[in-house]
Amino acid sequence: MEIVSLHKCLSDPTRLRIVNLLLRGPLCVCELQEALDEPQVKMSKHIGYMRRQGLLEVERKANWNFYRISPDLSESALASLEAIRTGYTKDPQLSQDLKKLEHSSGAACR
Amino acid sequence: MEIVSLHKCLSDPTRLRIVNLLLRGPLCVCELQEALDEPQVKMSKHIGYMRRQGLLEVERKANWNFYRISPDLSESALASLEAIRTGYTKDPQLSQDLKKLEHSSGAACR
DNA sequence: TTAGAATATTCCTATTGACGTATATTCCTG
DNA sequence: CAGGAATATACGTCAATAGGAATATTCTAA
Repeated sequence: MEIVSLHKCLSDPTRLRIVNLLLRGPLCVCELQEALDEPQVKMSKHIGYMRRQGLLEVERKANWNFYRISPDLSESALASLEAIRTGYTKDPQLSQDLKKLEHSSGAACR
Repeated sequence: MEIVSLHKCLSDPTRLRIVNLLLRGPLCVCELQEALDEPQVKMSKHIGYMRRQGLLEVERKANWNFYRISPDLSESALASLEAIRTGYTKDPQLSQDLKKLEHSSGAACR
C-alpha cells in the first residue's frame, strides 16, 4: 500500500474513528455503525474508500460484512497504525467510540 | 495539532517528501527545493499548508527561511512521524531525496 | 536607494473528496 | 419465491485541494 494512500485514509475524522476500532480486531459494518452513530451511506463509503486503497479487507459471513485491517501491510504502515493505537487513546472521541463498542455487543451479527 | 490535520499533511507526495527531509533537521526552503527539484510555488504552498496546520515552524535568518518540524507536537504525533522516519527509508523516492540532500550542501544559505 | 535574491500570495482552473437521497444488490428466512 | 435485512452504488452538489502563471513582499548588498 502506498504511503500517501495510507495517510489519506487517516486524514478524515470518520475514517480515523473506523480504523481506531478496527485496530482492536475485525468488526461487522453494523457494529461500526452502531459505535459511531453515523448514517449507513457515510460509513459504507468511507469503508469502501479504505478497501480500495488496500487498507481494509472484507470477509462476508452470511448477511454480514466483516472488515479488518489488511494483514498484508508493510512494516512501515503497521508502525504508523501502531502510533495511532497506542498514542491516541487520549482523544475523547476515539476513546468514547471504543467504550461504546465494548458496552454494546448487542449487534445482530453476533 | 489535530490528528486528522497531521495525516492530511502526510497525504500528499510532495509534503511527505518535505517532511521526510525535515525529520533529519531544519532546512532552508532553497535546500528543500534543490533536493526535491520542484517549482518554487509548489514548494512554498505545501510548506505554507503545513505551517498553517501547525506541523512546521519557521525561523527567518537574513534572507532565508528555515523550517523545522514543530517541537510542540504531541507524543502521538511524534510517534506517527517516527514511523515515517524509521520505516520508509525503503521508499525509492524518499531515500533518493535524502541522498541528494546530503550530496549537495552547496545551497546559498550555507 | 535600487537591483536582485528568496519566498509568499493571488487568481484561475481542474480534480478530488464528502455528504445526502434514492436505488441497487446480495443473502437469509419464511 | 417474496419480503426484509445488511450493505453497496449512482447521481448530484458543494467544499477543499493541487498546480501553474503572474505578482507581491522582504531582506541584502552594492
